[in-house]
Amino acid sequence: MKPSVVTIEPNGHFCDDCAVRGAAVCSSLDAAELREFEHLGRRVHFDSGETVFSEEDITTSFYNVLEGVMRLYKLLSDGRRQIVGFALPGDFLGMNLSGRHNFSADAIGAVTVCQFAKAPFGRFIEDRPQLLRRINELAIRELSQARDHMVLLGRRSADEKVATFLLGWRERLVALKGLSDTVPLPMSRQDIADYLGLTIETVSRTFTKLERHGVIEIIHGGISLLDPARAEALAAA
Amino acid sequence: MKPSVVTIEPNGHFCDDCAVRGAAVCSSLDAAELREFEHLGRRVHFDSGETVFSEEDITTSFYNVLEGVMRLYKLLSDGRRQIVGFALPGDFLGMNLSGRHNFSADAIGAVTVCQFAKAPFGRFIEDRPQLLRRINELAIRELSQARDHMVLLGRRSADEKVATFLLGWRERLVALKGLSDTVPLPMSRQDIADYLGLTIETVSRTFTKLERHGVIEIIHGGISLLDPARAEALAAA
DNA sequence: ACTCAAATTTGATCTGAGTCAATTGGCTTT
DNA sequence: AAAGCCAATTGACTCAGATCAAATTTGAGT
Repeated sequence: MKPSVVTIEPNGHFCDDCAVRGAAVCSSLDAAELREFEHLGRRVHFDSGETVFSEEDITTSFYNVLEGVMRLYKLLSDGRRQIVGFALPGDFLGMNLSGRHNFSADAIGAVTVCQFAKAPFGRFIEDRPQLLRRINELAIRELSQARDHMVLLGRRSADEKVATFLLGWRERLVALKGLSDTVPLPMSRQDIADYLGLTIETVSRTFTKLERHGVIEIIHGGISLLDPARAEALAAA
Repeated sequence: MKPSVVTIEPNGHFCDDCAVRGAAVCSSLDAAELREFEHLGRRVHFDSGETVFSEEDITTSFYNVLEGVMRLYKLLSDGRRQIVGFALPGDFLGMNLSGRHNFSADAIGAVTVCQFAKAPFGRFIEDRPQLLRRINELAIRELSQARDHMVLLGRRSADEKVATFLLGWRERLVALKGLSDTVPLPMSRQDIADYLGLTIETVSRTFTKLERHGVIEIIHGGISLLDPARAEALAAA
């Protein structure tokens, strides 16, 4: 991994112009609390490909994604990789019971996170059940998504996997940036393959097949969803 | 075995002799709180094969498993099934954001649960951050397990899946009942297949292969783990 | 624009796990 | 103890997706 510089901005009142202010973990705080809270976090930038934290690392911080996309993954000893999710703005990372991260996370393209040191964050949460409740909600939401993904990995065909992925990814971007049939795919084919439990070749062939059938058009850095209805049908089985 | 449908015992002071008293969700409560808490729950029995709740059902209750084993699963419209987990005593079920269960749960063999109506439970939790923290811990633990299972489903071979399952299941039983190389498997081969993303035939063949190689012995209602070290090696890859 | 390396696509072939089809074994009922 | 039933095993064959092997496209650096 390239040892590029991590830029740390000075602490200060930056929640005001934070993209995920009303969402994410912060949505549970009122104006006064937010003022106190912002002193705990620091904005940190990561360049494309940089690792934010690695599996088995001692957890020293929690992270709130502000901008960009991250891949979250686990490796087997022989190098096989399973991507367990992609993190987008509003996602909160780093919670665990063991005191060590249970997956690795790195930046796909430039990423900005709001980083919280573990101890002060833990103290802040102590007497704020609202915040705890919000974190719990995020965990429960993730758990539900994880179970959906288990169904995909265990029981769906390659075609279904790819169609489901494209629709699900589009849905997340819609929630973030509004409706569009142009779906940017910042992650590589290898990332998609490792997310879907396929090989890169199968993903590529399936994209080509979907394009041949007029369901999508493969464009630079993403796809255009030409026939959402047909994609839904393929995904549903 | 109990003859019929669902037996509901009268409310009362039964936490005293509860098998999961110090564990589960209750471990976060002191003696006084536990006394209040026990009025919220009722013990309910389910016979083998009975469904405790179904996916898409409105969530009216939460459940704390006291005795027995449950299968937790999701179905695709064409009948394909993915088991997302097996619940054992101490597991807490029913948390979700949508107000509907996001998987189905049924009894494998006789099961006893401690059932809590949603509303009173929600009220009780309101001013008990301890309990909320405990529930959050359980969710985070489940999330970590779910991610491990994604790796298994997406990236492991049939042999690795089966070996990993046997070791993981044994581990859970050890935590519950103490060490033993005899591993009861109350679930059917079909359940195991649907948990591992395989077919019943592949699970059966893999069991036979492990037995031929002296790793396990297939016994009535389970297996005997003859060579744990070799099983670990197969699971690790 | 030119070079080189990496990512992606495409083609040919292989194989692990699925499918289809009997058989076997264990229980329960009569 | 025979019959019936369901779960599990075993065997023969198939196939979806993996693997191996080139092209081809893209992109960063000069």
